[in-house]
Amino acid sequence: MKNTKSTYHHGDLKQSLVLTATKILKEDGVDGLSMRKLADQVGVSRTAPYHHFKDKTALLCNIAEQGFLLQSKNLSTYIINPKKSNCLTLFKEYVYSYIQFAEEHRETYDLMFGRDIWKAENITDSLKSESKNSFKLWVQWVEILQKEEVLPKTDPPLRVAQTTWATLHGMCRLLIDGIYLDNQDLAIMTQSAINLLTHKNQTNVS
Amino acid sequence: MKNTKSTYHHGDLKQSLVLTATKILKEDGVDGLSMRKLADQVGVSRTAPYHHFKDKTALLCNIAEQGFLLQSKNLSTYIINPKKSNCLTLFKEYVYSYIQFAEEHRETYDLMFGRDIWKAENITDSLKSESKNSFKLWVQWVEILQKEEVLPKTDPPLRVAQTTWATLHGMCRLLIDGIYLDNQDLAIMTQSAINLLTHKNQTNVS
DNA sequence: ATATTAATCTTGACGGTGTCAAGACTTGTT
DNA sequence: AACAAGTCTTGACACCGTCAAGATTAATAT
Repeated sequence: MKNTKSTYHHGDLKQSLVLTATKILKEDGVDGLSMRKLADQVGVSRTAPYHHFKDKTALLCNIAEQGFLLQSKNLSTYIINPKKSNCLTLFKEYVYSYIQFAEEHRETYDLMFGRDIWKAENITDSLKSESKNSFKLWVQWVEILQKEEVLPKTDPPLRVAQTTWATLHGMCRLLIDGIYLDNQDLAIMTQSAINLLTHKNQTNVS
Repeated sequence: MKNTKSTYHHGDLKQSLVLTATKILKEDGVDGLSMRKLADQVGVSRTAPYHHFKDKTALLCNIAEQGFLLQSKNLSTYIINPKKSNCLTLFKEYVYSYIQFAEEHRETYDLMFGRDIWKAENITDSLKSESKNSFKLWVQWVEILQKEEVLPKTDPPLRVAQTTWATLHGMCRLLIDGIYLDNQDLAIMTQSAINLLTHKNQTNVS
């Protein structure tokens, strides 16, 4: 950027692309995001993005990856548990935070676990490893929760992690796919899900 | 082309379209199904299908609707329970059948609950009502299962129906989206999910 | 400072998509 | 036999992802 406002080189297109892509994603959904529209909105020619992302899926993978990073980060705080808080309440908190994340970043969540990415063979290696890592953390915490008698010990941590997470994931999908929308419904459902998972059906810990 | 075998009129295009559409769906997935390709495969011009289905989504809705019909039919047999079988084993059976359905008809299942249909405004009224009906049946059965002490009574039938179904749905999504693939894993997970839902974690009923 | 290489961005093009509009053909009804 | 309704076709439009080849700029080596 020396003179004559020669904007031939954008500066940092890559980040700009990711940023406005997530913006478009939020506004118009996945189907509303096209490479051409994105390029146009960033103020660059149609094929410019392809110098920074091999594919459209490569772009989406990048966004999804950030989602997994956020999730991992969140999970870590719960695993470390510096305040040695009560595990049950901690678990409740986590469930709420998980669902809230899905609600706030629906489109990102959709990318993280949706067909768009996972069905494609183009899927980025870094996304794969990042998602794996995130799940590993979850299993790790489930193991703790089992020891603390918050989650059932019927099955090994891996299995319980899979099934309990399936419950959370299923709820998020219902929410995102618009099969249940009401937010008040969601709050009650979340509590109901916690009851189901923690087996605290008899003793109703407030 | 007014020769004797004038195939100008196809005969029953509508059904042919649905049939080959489901075939393509099974072979190439949702993204592999285009109206043009479909028309071509049926041996008809590109826009012919539009005289039988307003939209592409109208076609997809039709297919999804059949899925819901199948599901409702399956559910009914469990609710009626003519043999007065043990409710717990019956529930186990149902869980297996539900997941098996999703596995066998992945693409249909994907349509039934996926973004393709539910995010669109085009969604057919008959699909909406049919899916609603299917869920109603599920709630109905959950109420029975609660009375029979198979499912927990912590929350009213509607809530328990939502959360337990979320678990099943979540597992199916993991399976379909290819996040867990191994079929042996699936069998174990299914059992594990049943443990989780029925609260029969202590007494391991074979 | 200049020449060369690498990075970045552009236009052009290809084959694909959903679907609207207008017309051609066939069937059913009066 | 005439007409209306149903069915199918061609043509066209506006999108889409992305490849190839060329233009422009920045970075690097001399």
